[in-house]
Amino acid sequence: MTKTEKTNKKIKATPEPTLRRLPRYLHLLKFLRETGDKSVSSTYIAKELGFDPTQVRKDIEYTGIVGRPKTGFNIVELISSIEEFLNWKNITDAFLVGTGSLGTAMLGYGRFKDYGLNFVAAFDNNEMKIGKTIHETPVLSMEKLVDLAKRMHINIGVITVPAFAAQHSADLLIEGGIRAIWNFAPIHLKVPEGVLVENAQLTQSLAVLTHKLADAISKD
Amino acid sequence: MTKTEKTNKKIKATPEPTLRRLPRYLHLLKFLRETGDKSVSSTYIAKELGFDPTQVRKDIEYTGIVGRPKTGFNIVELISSIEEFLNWKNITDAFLVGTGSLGTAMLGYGRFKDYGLNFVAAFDNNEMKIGKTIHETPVLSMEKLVDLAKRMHINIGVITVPAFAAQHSADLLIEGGIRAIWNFAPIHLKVPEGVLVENAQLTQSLAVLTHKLADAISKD
DNA sequence: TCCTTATCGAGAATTTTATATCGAGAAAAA
DNA sequence: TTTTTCTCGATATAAAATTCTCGATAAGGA
Repeated sequence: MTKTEKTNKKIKATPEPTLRRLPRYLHLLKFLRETGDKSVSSTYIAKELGFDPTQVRKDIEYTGIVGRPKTGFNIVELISSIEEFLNWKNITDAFLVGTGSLGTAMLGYGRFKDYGLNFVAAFDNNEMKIGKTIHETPVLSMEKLVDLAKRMHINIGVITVPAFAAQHSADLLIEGGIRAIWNFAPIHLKVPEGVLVENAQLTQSLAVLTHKLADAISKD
Repeated sequence: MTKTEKTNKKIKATPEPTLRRLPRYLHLLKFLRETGDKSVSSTYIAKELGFDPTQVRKDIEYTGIVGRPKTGFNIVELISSIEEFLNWKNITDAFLVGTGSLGTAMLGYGRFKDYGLNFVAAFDNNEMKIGKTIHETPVLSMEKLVDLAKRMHINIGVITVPAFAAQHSADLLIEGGIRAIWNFAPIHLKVPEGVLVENAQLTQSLAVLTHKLADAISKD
């Protein structure tokens, strides 16, 4: 590869493993900020979280910040850089579909604004819930979803309905012009090209745990 | 590497990506079982979930089942094989710490037995909650956690407390002899060697979504 | 001022994970 | 029966992610 070709290389998309680690750095960094520390090294972060220092540096590099030898990274700057990179500084309005126990819990978790998410409305089919509010978020009829999503230019939809209803919920969100879906239903959603789906399925995480545990116990 | 060395290679641990995909196969397979289908090919699974057929076959291989040319895999057998592999057939008793909105939602989700988990008790510091039950699970004082975990030989602890209380909860669970922690608090837990921690942090999943969405929108 | 130490960041090497290729075998069609 | 088609599973290749190596550089002593 010539030098010119090297210069022309397109910017690589951020690896997903990197994206998943960044929030973990962020939590640690916010903790360190409280303690009054001004800077932190990749070595320290790595030891604290059980990663490799080079990996931490490479991850941080994606966010666009530069460190300095001997001292490392400025904590405040690094926090800002990660939040910026994840787009957690621009609070995005979102719809939540399904106000069962998980949906209710999510509406009750007051911190999503720290992660760039703001629930402006929730939707449900249950007549008992429509018209009420859950933790200050109004619950509306599903029939209003498409039109309202269009008018409000909503980009993110969160699906917390049971599996059988998930595809229909997704279809409505997409019809309403949604760009990204955070799916908690244990099912694979079929969506047109251009619509992002992130599956937050707990069972995936649980699978890792139960398998490894069984493995560990079998070795006792 | 000589042939002998090759033969002596130790059995590799299952890759985490594989463990995360297996539950997705399982959900699809259970759906197919309902429709009455008897067998399914890796090609079909792959197309349905957007994976590569070879990858699906490799994943399935880990669970120990063999398919047959032209028809693929027996659905019932495959379901059983995956569940066995993830240890979801042996229901494991678990403690849940923290009965806030998320903890309550989890106790309310009646399906964890399908994933090998059974909540036998929940713990909280809130005097108002102690002594009551949430969806049939008794809520006990944190003071009883260690002793009860020891006596009941509990292996899995689920942490759904706020971040500031998570490490203390983990310490108690570990003192009680727990082997694996499913952590929902946005914090890195420090645990001794041998204790498994699986972070189910929603923020990690959300980071992937918000970053990619911002990226996609910026390209419009 | 010079020396020692800790760290970054670039690039190489390694490991892990994903995808492609292809022979063999089973089912269905001819 | 023979041919065609589809799929598995073994092996090879490619891509992605992680880890190692090392020169450069800033900070804090000696």
